[in-house]
Amino acid sequence: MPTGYEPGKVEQRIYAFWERNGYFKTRRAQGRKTFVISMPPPNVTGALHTGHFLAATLEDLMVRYHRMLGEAALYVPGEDHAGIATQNVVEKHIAEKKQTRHTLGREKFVAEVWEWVAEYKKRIQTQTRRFGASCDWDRERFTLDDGLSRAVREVFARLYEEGLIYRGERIINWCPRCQSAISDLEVINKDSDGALTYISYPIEEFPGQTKQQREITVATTRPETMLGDTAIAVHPKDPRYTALIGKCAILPLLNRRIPIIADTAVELEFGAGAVKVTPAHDPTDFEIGQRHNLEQIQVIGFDAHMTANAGPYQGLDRFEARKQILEDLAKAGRIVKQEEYNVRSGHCERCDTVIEPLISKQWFVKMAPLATPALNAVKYGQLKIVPERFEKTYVEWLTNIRDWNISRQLWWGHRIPAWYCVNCGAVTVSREDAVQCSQCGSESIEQDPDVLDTWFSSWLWPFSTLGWPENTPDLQDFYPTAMLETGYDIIFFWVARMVMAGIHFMGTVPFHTVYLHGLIRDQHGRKVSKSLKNGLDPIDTIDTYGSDALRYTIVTSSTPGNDIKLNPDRIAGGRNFSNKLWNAGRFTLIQTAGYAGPLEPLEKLKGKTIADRWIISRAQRVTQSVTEQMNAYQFGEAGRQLYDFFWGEFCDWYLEVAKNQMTEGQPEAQRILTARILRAVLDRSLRLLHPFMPFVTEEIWQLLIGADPEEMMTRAISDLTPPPALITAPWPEAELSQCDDAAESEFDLLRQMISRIRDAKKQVAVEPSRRIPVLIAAGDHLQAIRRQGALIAQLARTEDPICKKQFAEKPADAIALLVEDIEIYLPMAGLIDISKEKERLRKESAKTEQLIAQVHAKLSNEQFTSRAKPEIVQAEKDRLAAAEESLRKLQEQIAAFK
RNA sequence: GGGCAAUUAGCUCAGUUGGUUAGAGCGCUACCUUGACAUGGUAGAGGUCACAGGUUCGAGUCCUGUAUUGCCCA
Repeated sequence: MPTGYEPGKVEQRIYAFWERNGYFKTRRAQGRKTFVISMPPPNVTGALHTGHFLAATLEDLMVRYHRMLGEAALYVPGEDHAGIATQNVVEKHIAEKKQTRHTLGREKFVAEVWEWVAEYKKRIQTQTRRFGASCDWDRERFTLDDGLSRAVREVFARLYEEGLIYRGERIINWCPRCQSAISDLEVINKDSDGALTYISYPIEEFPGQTKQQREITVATTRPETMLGDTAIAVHPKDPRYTALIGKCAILPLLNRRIPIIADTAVELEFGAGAVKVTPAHDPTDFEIGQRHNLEQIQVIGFDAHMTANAGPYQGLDRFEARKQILEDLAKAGRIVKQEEYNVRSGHCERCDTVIEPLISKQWFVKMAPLATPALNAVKYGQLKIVPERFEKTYVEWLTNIRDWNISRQLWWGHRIPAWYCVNCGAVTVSREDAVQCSQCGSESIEQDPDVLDTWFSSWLWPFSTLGWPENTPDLQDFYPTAMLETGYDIIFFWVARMVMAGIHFMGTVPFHTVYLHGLIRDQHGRKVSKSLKNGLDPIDTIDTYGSDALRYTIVTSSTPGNDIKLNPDRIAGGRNFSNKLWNAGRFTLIQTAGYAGPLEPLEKLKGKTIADRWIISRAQRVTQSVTEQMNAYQFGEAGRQLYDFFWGEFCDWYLEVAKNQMTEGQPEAQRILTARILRAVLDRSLRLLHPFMPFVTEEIWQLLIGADPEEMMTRAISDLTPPPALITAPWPEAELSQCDDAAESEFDLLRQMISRIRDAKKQVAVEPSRRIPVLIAAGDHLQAIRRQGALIAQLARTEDPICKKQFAEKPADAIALLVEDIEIYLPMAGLIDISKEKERLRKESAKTEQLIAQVHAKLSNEQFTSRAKPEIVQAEKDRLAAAEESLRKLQEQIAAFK
């Protein structure tokens, strides 16, 4: 065994061992409890990043935990075709070859994308394996494979039949670069510095017109849209404009007559209180237009250039047109003023292009009927969100839900299963490819060229991956799934929609719990982005530190729902922990080589020495506590407790004690028992740590049960009896009868004594290895301490201590230490500075006096003694007594110097 | 404008239902070739828990407000 842990030589071999022996495969439930997680499918746009690693780590941790609990644990992997995103990257890719999707044509372009997909799927699979994700690769799915495509068609057809999918002309978000509609969620709103321009429109003359009524001023941040104005709106209660309602203004530049209307959507405070209305280019104006039956004049085209309706501005880019129009307005003297203004504009999530709201015929899902049951699921507890605060976000969004635009003018994705009849114009929606019009039977029909939003397949993921719409055994056994683990940033995109789909199509929520993790940030708290190049590549990091190190770091750096600042120093800490595990394993194997019997459960062992009893007790308590934390999704806390136990207790203390207990000359029975305890506690620790650090724990465990790592890979595979492995070893149950309060407090005392002696030696600069005499006035602890003499001598590097109940006379020229009520004297004539030593004791007694005063004050407060819980009051009384005893002893020690 | 979070040691963060003297890792200081581990060991220094009120016998923890930062929605 090498002295340092080498993850690079272990991890991939262990993963292959698991995979070839089928530990990830889950058999039919057969009455067993199931635990299913469908992996949020990564986009096939590129390589996985640390965020994927975080997700996979948490998911895998839960799956491994439940697998060890004996449940039928299933982790379903897969990838998402990511319509718009993938189309974009492939378009960029072919642009290097001076191609566009139009020069290639639809068929060739799609073939090109499939090639890309094949490559990136492979990469994602390899990376996911490096992450250690124990997913069942036989059940891997892709959102665009045949089965899932059937699911998409079924859902489209069903919703259409139910009247929940409709096609309509609405104002939608149009990305002029992607040349596609996108949903509200895919629009990123950004603020930027801009201008608010006040433009005066002349008013048509009418009898009794006052001077002020010859023109009306509107304010806009988008002057170019004025060409499409078909009204001016004022608030009905605005006294400034009451007389103008019903009259007409003349649109400058184009000289079109437009009515002045009253609508409550107008904000009185905004601008001059009157707004121009452009129904074809603004969602609010669109609605005003609907209410008032206004004409819709499209002046900006789908290419973001001005249309023929823009008259002299036709053909200009929308931003060029803005400049030109401002100039022309200024020339015409129609600009009243310009103010600096914070302009909010929508940008395409994928390419950052400024979105143009445009009227277009698209397919929509009516969401309100689907949202209500999804709201109820949270309200009545069928769905739990961890952390709970996100329930509010979820409820908020579903309550104000708007219809979902699902059609995309792309080539990559699920083609919309709707056919239009050339003859009669009827729409045929069909699960199978239609051959004739459902209305008139004509065979001249054309399929809608558009595809569906990617999320229209993702929202079916928990059941489509299990075979739906077929009623497969998997679907029966594993739906609903147990848990959805994902980032809080896709609650709307994905989580809420999956809940709606699950309830609507399957009749039950798709998972009973949603666990939301935070986002990975760099060490300065910045969002990880490609342009900043501040993201850690997970594979590079795994190569440097090991997958276990990164997993452990990520799990213990986070609390649910909070962002994680990841810095390499901390990952190095995780690496060190792997190495610690390895070396403790190494020590145990070497030390116990002569005693290696079969692995024994900890509860079969009865400790003899105080250290034995202590470590067994601690192991049971940690088991109990970690299990509780796991069940409460407090994985970070569970991981930290295991670290503290393993490193701070098992390694720092029990291993050191074990060295003593196993030295030559010690009774054989003790040596055997120590070996058995070492192995059993190591086994216990490995089991508890396995979900956190699967590779290193499996490797050590295999060595512990005597497997040969080289042979693991060459051994013949038997489906019936896979070799024993930690991955399927039972999760330990805490045996609380082995908890031993007396042993714990006694060993704690011992630890404190040893630390204090080490400290004292250091204070007076005695070489650590020099054995000095030590006298212990142990009082009531005499028997116990006497038995531990050798241990104190070994661990604190002293001579064998002389223990008495108390000393008639205080030892002279000695450093006096106090550990609870035990006095320790280190005679070091000539080495100690008496005045310094007295000073130290005085400081200590002053501190103790302060403590006494505090506790005393508390206890003399009648309010406290009467209202606080009795055990709290008793604890305070005990503290006071102990402190008073300490003070007395400290004063004696000071007196001894005189 | 509405909502959510964060603010604890030099840095990065824990601190679950209120209850000993607030913890860890990294960094820092000093010492150590101690037969598992220098990716280590031993010991140590370092915090008026953002601020101001309040509830309580008792507040890092609960309530109200303020400040700063970040995110989400409109």
